[in-house]
Amino acid sequence: MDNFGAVFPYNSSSPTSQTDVSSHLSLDLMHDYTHTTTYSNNDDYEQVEGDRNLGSTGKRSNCGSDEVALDSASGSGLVNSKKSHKKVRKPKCAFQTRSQVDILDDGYRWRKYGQKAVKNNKFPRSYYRCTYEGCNVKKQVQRLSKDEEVVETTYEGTHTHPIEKPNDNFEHILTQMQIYSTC
DNA sequence: CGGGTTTGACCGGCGC
DNA sequence: GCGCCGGTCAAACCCG
Repeated sequence: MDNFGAVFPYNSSSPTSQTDVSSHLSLDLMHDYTHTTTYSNNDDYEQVEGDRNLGSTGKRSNCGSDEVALDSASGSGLVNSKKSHKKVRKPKCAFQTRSQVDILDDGYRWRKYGQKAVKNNKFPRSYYRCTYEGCNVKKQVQRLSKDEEVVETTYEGTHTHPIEKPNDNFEHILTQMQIYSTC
């Protein structure tokens, strides 16, 4: 988990597609890097087939899947549900963008719920959660210390609602994601 | 005043 | 068992 270099195609020979996807963003889709190690046994997470719609546009990507019984964790406090429920690990989908700003305006409303300094990175990682009621999508945003222009965003879960603030620019990016994504 | 951010504390997983 | 680390909580704070 610490070393994305091994997992992410970014900066390995690929010119990071400087084709500039819409404006000054270049985007490098990652594979579903899902915890190289922790996914060892299938018991730990169940994959749900079905549409993963990124917003209302019907875009799909195989990134995530999820949402299986996330249970109580969402609302009224964590309780001890972790004891009683088998842990369900949601696949994540990560991608990197070359951008001056940390936060991509993807049209959804996010609320920051944490920030942590992470090992081997001088930039903190920020944790966001979708504010739409009942939507448990989370994302993590982190700027890479080895290339400060690169922002790595990790999405976890699937939005259960249409995009709130349609953004053509990002729509375009999503299209790219769809093309490159293998996760 | 409501909604979002900040930040220290807490918790669980994992490796040693 | 212990310590490290990532992820989350929640109170305090900020801002429009």
